[in-house]
Amino acid sequence: MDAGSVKIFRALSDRNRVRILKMLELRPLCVCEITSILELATSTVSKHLSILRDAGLLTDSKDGKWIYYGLSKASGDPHTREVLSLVSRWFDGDKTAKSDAEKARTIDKEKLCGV
Amino acid sequence: MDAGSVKIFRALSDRNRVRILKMLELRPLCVCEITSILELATSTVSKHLSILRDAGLLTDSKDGKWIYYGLSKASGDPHTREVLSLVSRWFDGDKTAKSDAEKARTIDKEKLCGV
DNA sequence: ATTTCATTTCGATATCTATCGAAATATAAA
DNA sequence: TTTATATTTCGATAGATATCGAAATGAAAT
Repeated sequence: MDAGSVKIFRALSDRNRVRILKMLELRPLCVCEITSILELATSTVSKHLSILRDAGLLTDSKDGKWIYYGLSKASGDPHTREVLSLVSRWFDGDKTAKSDAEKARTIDKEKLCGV
Repeated sequence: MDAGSVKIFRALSDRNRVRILKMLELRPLCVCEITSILELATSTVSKHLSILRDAGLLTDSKDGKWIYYGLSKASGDPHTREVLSLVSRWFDGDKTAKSDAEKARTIDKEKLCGV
């Protein structure tokens, strides 16, 4: 049984991880932004991100002090692309997802990350 | 965040539950058949089935002494239909799934269930 | 009615997971 | 080279989960 595919379902089996995927549809976000939106401990968010990345759903890219996480949109893996599309559609219009996206749009990164 | 949709992912996050979904593509099976294929305790299989049913992926129908579980194919719920199709495709040709299906085909229900 | 057998529920257990705070790491600014 | 800050890793903990065997349930046959 393909462990990688089951791992994708496992990654999606937590509400907060789905929230992360949905908010990253807007744009890539750094850990501190995601943390401020989810209102969880930074270490907890970091763990969620590593699970999503390990499942192949996220990519990370360093930019100075920050690490930006983004959806593996351009991924060559069809399973990844299909499940990202599915999550996007299934949770389209979701109350929490909308509120998270609104927070992401209006984040004051200067204040938040002290840039 | 839609709890029902996350529950579907949760249900799919266990290898043995995916095996159950795949073997039910052949035909509905009773608990003792599924148990003999998975080689797990009956109580364990019963629990897996209840999780899949609770997620809306399975239906059960009584037939005398037996309870047959089948895929919620004709389900009106689009999420259910979509994810069942996805599982079918993603694990098509999977070694374990093929072996399970072969077992299901050749089960001697007379001997197994003492009919 | 009693027995038989398929299934579920219950109780126990070992493992896994989500979470936190603290410590470690890494990078940028002073 | 300190200092500050973003992120990860570590250690701990409470709660969830997969598993089993035993007991309970329910339906069919004797």
